[in-house]
Amino acid sequence: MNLREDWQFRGLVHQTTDDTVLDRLSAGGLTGYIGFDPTAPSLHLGSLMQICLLRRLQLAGNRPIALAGGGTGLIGDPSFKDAERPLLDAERLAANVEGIREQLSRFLDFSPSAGASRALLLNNADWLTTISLTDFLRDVGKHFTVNQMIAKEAVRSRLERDDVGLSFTEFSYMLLQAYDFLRLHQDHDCTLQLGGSDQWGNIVSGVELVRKVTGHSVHAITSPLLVNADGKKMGKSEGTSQRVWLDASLTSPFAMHQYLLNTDDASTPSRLRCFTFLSHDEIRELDESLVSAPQERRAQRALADAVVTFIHGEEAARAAQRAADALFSETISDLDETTLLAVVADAPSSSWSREELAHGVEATQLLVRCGLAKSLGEARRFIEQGGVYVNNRRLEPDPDVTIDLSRALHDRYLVVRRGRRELHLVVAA
RNA sequence: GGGUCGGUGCCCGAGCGGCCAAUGGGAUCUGGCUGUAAACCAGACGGCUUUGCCUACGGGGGUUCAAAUCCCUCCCGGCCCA
Repeated sequence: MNLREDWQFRGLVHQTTDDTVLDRLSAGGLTGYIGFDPTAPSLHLGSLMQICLLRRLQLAGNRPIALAGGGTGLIGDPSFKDAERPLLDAERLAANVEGIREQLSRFLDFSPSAGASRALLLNNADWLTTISLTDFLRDVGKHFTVNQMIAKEAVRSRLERDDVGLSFTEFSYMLLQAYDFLRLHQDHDCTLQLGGSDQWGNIVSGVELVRKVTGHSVHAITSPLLVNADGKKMGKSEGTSQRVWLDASLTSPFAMHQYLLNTDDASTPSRLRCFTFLSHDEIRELDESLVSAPQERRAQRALADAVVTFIHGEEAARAAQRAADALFSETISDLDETTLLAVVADAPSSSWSREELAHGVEATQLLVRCGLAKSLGEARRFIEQGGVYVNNRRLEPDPDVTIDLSRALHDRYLVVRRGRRELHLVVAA
């Protein structure tokens, strides 16, 4: 099984500048890079494709470079964005870059024993913030015509719209990314850039720059953008429509596991291919299970287990499974205290005074203070709509109900749930 | 700098002096059916001490019994001109 066959099976390739680059990657010994935007202090599931690509590259004997966009982040990529984005300040950006570096370092092999395929982690702030403006315009800008630049699909909608514009700052972004490729080529012999299909324009700008400056031909591979069945980019969690972060303190392993477990049937085969390292046979078998026994959701389970294991480790994946089993099977009141705590370990929790709880707390108050409702009005609605559960038992739809210790498990715990999957653990101190 | 059009709730977008917490669509949320999916159906969707009150229609000021709606001014954006 070589890389070309594997990537084709998995559907990882959308476009290439030169199809034969896949054969050279299969042979190993190439250096390829992917850039990561430091728009937040953590990467999220939307970047998982890219992370996996670098890893696949490395597993096939090539050298991966993960490039943190500490410099490009100062500008902001306008590609396919429908509005100008607010600039991040340098401090926040530096913190974000640090967070991302730390995460990337976990997914690739940076040890000397990796030899020629030892991974590299760089930050483009190192060269983008030090080059002088005039040097940049003479050495980089001179190689581009505005005519080509405005023809790019990625910025076209912004140029055509009559309600928003495109600032020169964002417009310049593609030159910075092109310069990255040039530097990586010159300094690290990098001859390949990968990215999502929305990056095609930026990447080929780099390919052209390298050719014009050095005469060398370097290459681009883009991967398809994965969207959910509803057509939106994936990676936003159900409950809060927040992103699903890779940082366990931002998105618990349990929440991530749940997110993946809820992947719709139609999207599951492509997710298994892009986000896991399961064998082709295993994947085909899981495809089959989606048809023969969809209600078992074996494919979704395999996906969730594989991804959570990859990102948070086996123990976290197992814990997430256990928690899900208990929480959705209504056996929660039978659990002993230790198991109960293990099961809800991932959920947010709060400590309450025993006297207050013994006296009884209005359910609406409880929901707001647990963060499960934004206002008393919203809490009232949830209760009236029958969307609130205590210890997995639905609360009667009366907005005036009070909760007291008589409902508590082990005389201390109240597992409060809103809707299908928003949880909070109340502990009587 | 000049001209012109515009800034409405999470987003898009109606409203253009009282009947407006503001039509409609999308997103989101809850429930139902299922498989903790998808699709579909129903409901909700500023806040509160909820037959009412408060806060909101870019910011500030004004006219009026009454303003998202009129006037002044400032800020921000698009387009055209210089």
